[in-house]
Amino acid sequence: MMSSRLTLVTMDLGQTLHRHGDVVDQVYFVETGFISALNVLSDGHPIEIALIGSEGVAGFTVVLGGKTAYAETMCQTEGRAYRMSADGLLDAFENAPVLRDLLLRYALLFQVQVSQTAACNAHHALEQRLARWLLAAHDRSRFAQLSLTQDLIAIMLGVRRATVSIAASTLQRAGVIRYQHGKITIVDRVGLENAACECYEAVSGEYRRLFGEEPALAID
Amino acid sequence: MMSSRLTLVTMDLGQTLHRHGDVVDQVYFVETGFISALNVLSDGHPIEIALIGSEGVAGFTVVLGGKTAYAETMCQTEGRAYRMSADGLLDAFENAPVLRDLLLRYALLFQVQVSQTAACNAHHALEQRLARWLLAAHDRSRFAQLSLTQDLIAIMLGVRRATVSIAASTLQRAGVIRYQHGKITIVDRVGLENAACECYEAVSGEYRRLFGEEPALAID
DNA sequence: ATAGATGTGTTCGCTAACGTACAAACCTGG
DNA sequence: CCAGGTTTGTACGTTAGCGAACACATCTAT
Repeated sequence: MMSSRLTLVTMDLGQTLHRHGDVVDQVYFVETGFISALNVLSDGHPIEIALIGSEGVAGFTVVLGGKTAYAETMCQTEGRAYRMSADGLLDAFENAPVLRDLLLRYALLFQVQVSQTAACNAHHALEQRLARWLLAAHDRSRFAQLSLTQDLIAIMLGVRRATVSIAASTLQRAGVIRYQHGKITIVDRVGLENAACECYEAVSGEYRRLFGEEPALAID
Repeated sequence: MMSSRLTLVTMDLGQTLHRHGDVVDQVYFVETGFISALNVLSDGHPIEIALIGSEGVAGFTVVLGGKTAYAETMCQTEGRAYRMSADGLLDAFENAPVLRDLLLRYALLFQVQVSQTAACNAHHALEQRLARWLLAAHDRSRFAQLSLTQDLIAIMLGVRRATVSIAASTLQRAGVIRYQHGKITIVDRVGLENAACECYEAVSGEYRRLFGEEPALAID
């Protein structure tokens, strides 16, 4: 069906795919890399509400009836995605029951992520939140080394860079990560899991429940 | 269709409709009163992620493919709701396109609420959050007086009761609300709107966008 | 090799909210 | 109308994270 054709596109670091309020006319099935979904407050402060990797679709809210984007989506890594027109997705949603069910289940997983983030923002210390975030990013990137500045992470988590710096130093001193000028390496995955709050496990457990017990990759 | 029959039931204050992890076999179309959707952390601390009033359905996540409840739902007021079996809802979802679209749009509105709450928890001061919450509760209750203890509100907002007490005193001294032993009266609705963070308006704006410009009642 | 840009570590004082605790006010039932 | 439970006000010291600022480290381009 012509309208539901997929085009493989490259995503650049920092590229915004959907802006708040704009009409969503393209959606992106992530292949490699990952995307942040952000809620932007009126003072311009963005805060991350969920991560989207190869398990998900940036712009899926069109199938729920949202013509315009509420959350912004922004690439956090270079990567590739299959782009499809929003009309094409709606078409597939109507006519391909299997895809429809997958999209609905993904909408639920997304909601769980956002919900857990709301709880996490209210209750958990930054060091745990940072560990959670790194795990989620690691799951969605096939590499142990990520190109991420503390500045960027601070924006995602809605805190000051200085606060991230302190928490990251602690994790580094504990030997679970290593930091070098915009590149962060996960040294001890298990140690990182222990440093994270329950939110990581809560979301990845829900992922397994919704999408099967033997996932290709764990997902927070 | 027999399976999608609606039964009018009364909801009691404090009644839990869905517990985390339990199978959802009934859903509730709220008629009067309102319900909190809560994310419960493993240490037992609940935190509210959204309010559900007559605009919504407690348990709607079944249509997204969630057999068990992730969020808990709990009645915050006495009220009435039309109960339907989850199977009945799924049936209607499949066979009644208009209802299906409504449910999907509601799922989107719910997501917006949760997303805004995540941002709000990260960035806004308690006094603003309290004002937002009271507005949302007021919208969903036809009464200016609500039966709510500070203790309950504190749990919903994920803070200490003492913190709520201070913020509520400030609002009371400013003449926008009045408090008397478990009953809170909205005295100055506009004043309360001014005291609230942008999140109230962000969500109610999205409600209008999704469900029409002349709503029966404003919704946060 | 070096200058400029980018990224990180750390300091200062400050504030909102924390945990704990206790007293006062208020309702309700006997 | 009084006793006991419920609800609210407020106090104490503590703490995580804030805003601003600055020094230092590390990359990159010329």
